[in-house]
Amino acid sequence: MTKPAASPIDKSFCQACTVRKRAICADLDEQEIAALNSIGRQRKLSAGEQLLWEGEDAVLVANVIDGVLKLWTGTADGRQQIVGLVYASDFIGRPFGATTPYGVEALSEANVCVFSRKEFDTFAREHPRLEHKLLERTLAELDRTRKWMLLLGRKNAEEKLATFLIDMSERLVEPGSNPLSGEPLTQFELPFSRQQIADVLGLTIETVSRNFARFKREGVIDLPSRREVHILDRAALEAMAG
Amino acid sequence: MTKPAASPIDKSFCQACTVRKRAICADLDEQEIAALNSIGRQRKLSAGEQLLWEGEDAVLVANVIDGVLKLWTGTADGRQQIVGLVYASDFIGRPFGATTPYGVEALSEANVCVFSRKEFDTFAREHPRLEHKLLERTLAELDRTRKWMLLLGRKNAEEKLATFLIDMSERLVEPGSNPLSGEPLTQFELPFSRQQIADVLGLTIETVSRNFARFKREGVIDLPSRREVHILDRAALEAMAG
DNA sequence: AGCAAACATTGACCGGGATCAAATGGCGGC
DNA sequence: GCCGCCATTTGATCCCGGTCAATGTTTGCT
Repeated sequence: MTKPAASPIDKSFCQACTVRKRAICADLDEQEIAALNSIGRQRKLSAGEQLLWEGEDAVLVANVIDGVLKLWTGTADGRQQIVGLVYASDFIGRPFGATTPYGVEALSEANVCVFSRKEFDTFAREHPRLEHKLLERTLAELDRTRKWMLLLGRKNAEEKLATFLIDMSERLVEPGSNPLSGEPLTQFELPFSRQQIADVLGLTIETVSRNFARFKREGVIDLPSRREVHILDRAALEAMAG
Repeated sequence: MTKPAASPIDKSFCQACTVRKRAICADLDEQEIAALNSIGRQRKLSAGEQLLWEGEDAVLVANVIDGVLKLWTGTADGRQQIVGLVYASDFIGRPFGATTPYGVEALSEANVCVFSRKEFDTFAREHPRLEHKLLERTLAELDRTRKWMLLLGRKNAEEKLATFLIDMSERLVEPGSNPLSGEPLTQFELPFSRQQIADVLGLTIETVSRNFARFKREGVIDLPSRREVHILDRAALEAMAG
């Protein structure tokens, strides 16, 4: 149910949303966005908070407004693999499906715009432009995921870590802040712990640490603090990435 | 342009297509299917023949009518990773994209129904039911792919091979032939060489061979010939898969 | 049938990354 | 500032799976 009169400065309304033009809602008109707004609500997650659990009923889907979240699965004995990372404007959850295929957990503080999965499904089926956006996003995500399989299956530790750093430098570009969009960063703050990096790359924390130390020793990167990375020699890093 | 009067026994026409009810065309009506038929054509591939090359312009998309194909990427120095396997009724190619993200090669003799990517894109955008089918398929494929990342990143050789055999026994079920659909097979013929299995699992051919030999020695499976597999103790195999 | 080439198995050895363990460092709370 | 906790680094050792090499087995061709 739409609120009688949403204030123009109502932060919960889509109009004020920072990802309005980048998320899957981008192509919707005023009327459609109002309808979508009426079934969604904003939710704040703190770092480490889990939004969805693998195997549970697929109750909700969401858009990421800001923050970084991980998608993960694991084996019975506790080994964990991060199978995806989602950033502002990305979509979360499994529309048109009965169960959630992997856990979703916030790595940083994050804001998401959540919908009941069933209501979202119905809305999506009635709005082909939305479904089209979702399709394009899903196809792109599938491409990215498959590319990552080459890393997991065939690259060694050095190549994995170098690829990871290059990838981060390209993805952590603040979309609004940087006018030369597309330019990779030479310094950035990792939103991940060493363990999380290990879980993305299919390595152990020790191997990640040792290779970071080596990259630093060789002058390829600098590590001013635990989570800060400066890329000193991008060409070398790219060569290492294979 | 539709041919003046397609014969009812014209094998090239969608009506006669064996995957008519399972591929993404399933929800199209007579008129729509005729329009789609007019922009597609059937093509036969022999084993080992490559249909699409990684990095080239995305010129075509296709439906698989029968046969098995692999999707693959590799590193500059020749290491290869199979990032997907496609069977009858699956969709191939990258709609709404400029370049083909990975190579597509037939593993067995195969028949595919190919479309110009641009013509397909246009048709899809005009037919939301088709786009919806494609979306559901892509979402399912993404789930499957992410599940495979756990195998590549965190499982050891024994777990990888056991998982692979379980997966094959579930996927190689002939859709029409078996009335109890969903029942996994206890014996089947692998459409892959040892090298291809290695490239799916991120292992070497020797490790695959040694583990097959061990599984056989332990009485979990039997290998009557190079490509035939009998599962003798499914429970044990599932336990090994982790 | 006989041959060659491709494919697969088996063996010996090695090394990269995992594992186990200990030391170090950074950060929040008081 | 000091303390305690936890993340990270560093070190020592081990072992799984890769590499190299030789042998065995299909398969297809003439």
